[in-house]
Amino acid sequence: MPRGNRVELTKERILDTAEALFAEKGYRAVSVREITSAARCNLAAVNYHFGKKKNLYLEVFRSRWVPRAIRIRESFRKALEGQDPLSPTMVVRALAQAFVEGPLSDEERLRHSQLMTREMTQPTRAFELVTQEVIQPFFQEIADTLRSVQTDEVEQEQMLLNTFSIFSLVLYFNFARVAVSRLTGREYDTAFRALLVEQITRFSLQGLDVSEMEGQG
Amino acid sequence: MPRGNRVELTKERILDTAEALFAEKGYRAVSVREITSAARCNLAAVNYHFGKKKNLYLEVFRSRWVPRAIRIRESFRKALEGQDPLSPTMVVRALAQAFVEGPLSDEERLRHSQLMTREMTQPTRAFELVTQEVIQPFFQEIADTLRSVQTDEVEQEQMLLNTFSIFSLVLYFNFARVAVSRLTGREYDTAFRALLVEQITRFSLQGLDVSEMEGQG
DNA sequence: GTTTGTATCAAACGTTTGTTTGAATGTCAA
DNA sequence: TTGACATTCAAACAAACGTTTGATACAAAC
Repeated sequence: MPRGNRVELTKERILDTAEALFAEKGYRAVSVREITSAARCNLAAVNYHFGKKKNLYLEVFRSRWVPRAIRIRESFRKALEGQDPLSPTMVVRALAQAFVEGPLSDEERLRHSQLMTREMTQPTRAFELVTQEVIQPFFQEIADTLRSVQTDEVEQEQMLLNTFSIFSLVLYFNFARVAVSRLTGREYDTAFRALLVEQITRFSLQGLDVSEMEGQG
Repeated sequence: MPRGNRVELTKERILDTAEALFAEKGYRAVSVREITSAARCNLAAVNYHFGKKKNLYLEVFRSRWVPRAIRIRESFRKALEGQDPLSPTMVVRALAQAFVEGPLSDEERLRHSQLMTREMTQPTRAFELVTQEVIQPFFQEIADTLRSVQTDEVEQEQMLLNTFSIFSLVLYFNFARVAVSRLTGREYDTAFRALLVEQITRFSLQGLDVSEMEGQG
């Protein structure tokens, strides 16, 4: 049974289960026993494959969160690829779409923003990891892209704050999904997600002080 | 020693300590022993005064979070009070100021938004409490105020999404303080907070599709 | 067929957890 | 001074926690 494939299966199953549970309940609220029984493996498997619980948590970010963030970034890039005369509208909408309607499944999207939000309110080592590896460069890329297509000169710090503001909308409408649903009375279905993309795009674009407003795509 | 005052002192001390720790680390990551030893009282005091840990958590929201949210709301109201020809600019800036520069101390502000963010990612009974008692009516008040000063007719749902968007900026720049500080390299001092108020105001105002932009003040 | 290395397992390890207990300590009214 | 009441305290409780252990199962190497 060992060697090669079924080894991986257990390890992968633990990672998937752990990510779902960590995202849903947080690190401390999830026990190793809960993870292993949900992943249908022995209690000792976590310590065998990852050493200790903390390492498993970090590995979740390394092997699950980071690749997903990269998929989002690639979806963002692909949406702009080839489009030669770029406009701020296209950039912001591509960003909103990549997050809200992008390559992730609905469950993945929720996990992703929940884990991220947890790390932002209470940074651990995982925050350093994802910041260095994904967030920091992605932020820079967006800020640079936006500045390159903006007519008037904008300060570096101002551009960073703008990027933060856009992200706050994107993140918020994802992680606060329960709250948003309860207060608006709307489910996060396809129609509502499309509405959110337009809301974020419109809100952000105007915040970037861009008077131009294209038809929605 | 009992009866009257010192009784209250212990109870209050526990509530203050518990709020700070819950906000910082989350419910599960804080033990009753940690709370009681930080509050310089006996371990059994929590169960004596609050029955169990869960009740203490709820009482933190009842006796600390809600009153603070009400202070914010009153700060928002007072800022608009008397100002007869209200403009969207004034409304949004008053809101941003109430949250970012308002009546709360810096520590209180952090606690407040951290506790709120925790409840939004992972709602417990406390979420029902604060939603019914504060958030829901406050949202309605803001949405109504904004609509009453807006020139063009806006749908109810659209207005709600706009209010959410403004709140996302306000909340985000508070709860993600650590992340924002690390990525911008700026401390949350008076100057930066003032900058944030302007950022939120500008970003939100434009998002409300208001071309008018008054001088800051 | 024996050895070697990897993976799984049930069981137990010592801590830490939330909660309970019963005695001790104090204040106030009678 | 006495009795009633409220609060604090050290100590203990069972349950849950992360982690370790040693036995077992299995595939590939020799």
